[in-house]
Amino acid sequence: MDTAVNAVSDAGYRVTAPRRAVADLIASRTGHFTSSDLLEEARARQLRIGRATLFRNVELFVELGALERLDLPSGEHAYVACEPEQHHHHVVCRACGRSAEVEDSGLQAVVADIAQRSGYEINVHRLELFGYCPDHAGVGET
Amino acid sequence: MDTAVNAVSDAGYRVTAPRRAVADLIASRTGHFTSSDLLEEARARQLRIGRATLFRNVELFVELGALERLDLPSGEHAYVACEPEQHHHHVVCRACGRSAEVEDSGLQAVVADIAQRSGYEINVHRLELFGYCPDHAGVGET
DNA sequence: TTATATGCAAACGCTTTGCATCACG
DNA sequence: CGTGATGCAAAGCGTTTGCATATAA
Repeated sequence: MDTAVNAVSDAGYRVTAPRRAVADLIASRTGHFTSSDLLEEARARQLRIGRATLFRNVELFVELGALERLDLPSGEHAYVACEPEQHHHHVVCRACGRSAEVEDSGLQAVVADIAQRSGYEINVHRLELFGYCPDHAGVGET
Repeated sequence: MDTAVNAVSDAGYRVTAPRRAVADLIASRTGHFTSSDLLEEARARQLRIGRATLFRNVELFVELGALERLDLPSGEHAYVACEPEQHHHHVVCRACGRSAEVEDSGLQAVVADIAQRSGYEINVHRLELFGYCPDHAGVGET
């Protein structure tokens, strides 16, 4: 049921109360969020989680692949929950922050092409897509 | 010659001494750098540039397209100088920070495909590529 | 001449760290 | 039990802001 918590124990980390609490906070989020957002909500919910612990656990979940860091166009670091499956990317709604996971669909080929042209040996790529989800289509027309 | 400075005046901003100094700092860089790197170098060179002014001008150059912000895998915000031409992306060397500009080469099609599959209306995309430049090929083999 | 840009210093917000204590396994 | 995890508080670091002054156009 709680895949994030399973991932924690599978990886040999202890399943602690604060850890569960952070997992819950993450699971209850719909769009993207910053660590500070989580901290604020933890406080609002009167959860007993220290600042440092929250940051440390967010980092842990990223490491486990349950969370992915986004770099918003504004420069902020945000996170979105995701299935710890294979490599993928996210499309993020600029209106509500909701995101969808997408597979590579041809990106590998583009990257390979770029590698060849540039002479670089490319081993990490990140594609971030921003726009509007079906519920907010057309909101930002210029 | 100094395209960045031209861009400044073309855009209706004043060409001031600090502005020129920042342009020079940027031009003398090979790899990517953070605002703090520039600040440090400005001080080392005994340039009379205030912290705020430097940050304000880095932001200005980004706005003018003479600089592009990278979000390094580490989470740091770095910048690379680039030609204020059309839309492009960067391949960044993980060893020396040097970067090359690359065109879309098929990425548009991939993005369009993703848009269709996800139902999102995508209007901003960012592709960041990390690896090793020809001079550092093979350095990071795992 | 006058709006724009600068410099300074202080404030800010996010994140990390040191260290004593706690509790999962 | 013993080590990994926590909480606290303080420090760190990059970045921004308010405001009086200087200067490009």
